[in-house]
Amino acid sequence: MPRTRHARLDCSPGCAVEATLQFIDGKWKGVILFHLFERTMRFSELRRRLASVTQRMLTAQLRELERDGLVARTIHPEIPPRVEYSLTERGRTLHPVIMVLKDWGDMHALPAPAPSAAA
Amino acid sequence: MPRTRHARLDCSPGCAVEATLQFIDGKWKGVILFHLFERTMRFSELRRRLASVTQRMLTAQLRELERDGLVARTIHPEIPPRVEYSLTERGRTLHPVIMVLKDWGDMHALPAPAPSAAA
DNA sequence: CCGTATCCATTTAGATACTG
DNA sequence: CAGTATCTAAATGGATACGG
Repeated sequence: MPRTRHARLDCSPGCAVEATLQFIDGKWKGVILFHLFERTMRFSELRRRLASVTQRMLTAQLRELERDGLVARTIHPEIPPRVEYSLTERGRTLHPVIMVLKDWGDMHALPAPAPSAAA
Repeated sequence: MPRTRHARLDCSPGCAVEATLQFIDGKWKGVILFHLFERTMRFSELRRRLASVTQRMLTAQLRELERDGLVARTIHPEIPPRVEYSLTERGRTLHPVIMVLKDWGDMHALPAPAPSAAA
């Protein structure tokens, strides 16, 4: 969620909508969360899944998710270092949110499945 | 949705999540849509509901929503001018999305209702 | 392997003034 | 009333180099 970090909005109804967006917005957070719902992953795995993300951005987004209590970071003190990211309890509560976003995207945002026969 | 306008992402699964966010992100779009679900509103009404939005931003966000086919703009040729904004069919399909966002926000994002007695 | 630090281009958004 | 124009501040995000 770019813009100012969780700026307190003048909370009229509808504010909760923005409040939620603050957490999942931010160019990569949605996808990161989506992948972490599948399973815990290490940094390099996420990086591969996101493909075009830079190290800097991935780190930054993960840090924000961590700071918002949505993602947990586990450091395994090995050589070479291994760091794993998983969803917290709070993070898991976002499951319905992410899924609704994905469903709408599949149905309305992406071009069109271009079916071979029926339409 | 700030960042680059609907940049085509490398669509792996999870892309649909971002794709949806592209439409409802953007500091005010979520709330604008939320209010338009209630009813059609004119520019000044929306402005009052958003309170801290500037004219420039409200216009910009509405233009993007219009361009994405989510909101319809109706100009009533009167003096003084009256312009009304309403949801399109496509816009209405976002209802479950916005509601899930609102519900999560109410439950997890906002401080805490601070009840007088029970907790 | 998993980051952080720095530099820089782009984008976003606020304030303000003006128009039909 | 409902915008548009301009100017500027701030934030985002990409590239690159370096560190534990």
